[in-house]
Amino acid sequence: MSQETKDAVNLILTDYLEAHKHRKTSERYAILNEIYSHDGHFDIEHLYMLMKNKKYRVSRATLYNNIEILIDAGLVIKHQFGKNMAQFEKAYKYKQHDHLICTDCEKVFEFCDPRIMQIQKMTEELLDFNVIHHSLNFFAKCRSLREKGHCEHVKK
Amino acid sequence: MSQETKDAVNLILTDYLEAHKHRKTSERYAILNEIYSHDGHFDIEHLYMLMKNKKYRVSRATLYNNIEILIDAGLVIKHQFGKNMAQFEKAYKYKQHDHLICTDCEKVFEFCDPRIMQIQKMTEELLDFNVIHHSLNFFAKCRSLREKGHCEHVKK
DNA sequence: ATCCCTGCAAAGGGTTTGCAGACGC
DNA sequence: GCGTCTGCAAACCCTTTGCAGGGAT
Repeated sequence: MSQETKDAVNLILTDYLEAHKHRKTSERYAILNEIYSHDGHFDIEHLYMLMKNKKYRVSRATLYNNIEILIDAGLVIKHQFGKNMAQFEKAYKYKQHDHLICTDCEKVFEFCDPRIMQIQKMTEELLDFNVIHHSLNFFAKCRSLREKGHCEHVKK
Repeated sequence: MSQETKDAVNLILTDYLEAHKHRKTSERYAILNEIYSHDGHFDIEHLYMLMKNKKYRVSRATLYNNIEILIDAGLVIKHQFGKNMAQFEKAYKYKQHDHLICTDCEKVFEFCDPRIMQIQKMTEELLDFNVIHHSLNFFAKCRSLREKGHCEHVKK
């Protein structure tokens, strides 16, 4: 992740905290920067281990509290792939996309289809709602499993 | 729900249980029939209260165990609308549809769009997966809230 | 100096598990 | 009668909450 992006998201966080009269604590910036130092999806436990391994003193409660702020600031997106399968990912400059979850190894893949926005627009009119966000997930088995008898992706 | 449908799903369950060498217990049929006696979505607690109110002696553990069987038999579908928002619904003879969830009152609405199957088909080819099932949810605010200052749907 | 935010540990809530008894086969 | 299924309650796991101390304003 480029330095410009990190600078940008730090600025966004600062603006958000000031606008909402929240304190600019070092933990909040540390969490944001940890998140923007990695690619792909993560859960709270994963993030907690990453920061703990760097000897950073942080608690799970603080992660849970502040991930909410980052979501509200538009810097992080939350996905609920199933019960006890909540995962997060960076939101800044990230193109809208949806997910396919391998039911064998639980690995997450991304795809993009403009038609989903058309469906959303039509549904809004049909039901008289304003859609805030959507979630489209495909739960699937990779074809290598059927052909070779094993899932090609690494078991996490 | 018509008697023919109830007969049909009971028969499907019997076939499933025999095929999988599972016992045909009275609880399994009681749960299935309770589910097919109501419309709309439900969670385990809701189902538990319905059966308890009829003085039916059943435990939550049995409901959790057997809902899995009903899902596997294709008689029930499970939706995870969020953490601690697992809901189920009848699957037999139910047209494929997706959901819009009101973020104010959490009421669930259904809609249908054939384009979702086209997206699924294309994604399968693109990523080389076979999709087992999908979930598309729109989280939205009803427009009456914006216009009249309150959500039109009953708070559950 | 105020009081919001933090780390820690305990509580919470839906789901799963362990176990002794019941019942389908 | 054997082995699975059941009801009950405890355990489980992720998340939230309570609390006393610490740091931002």
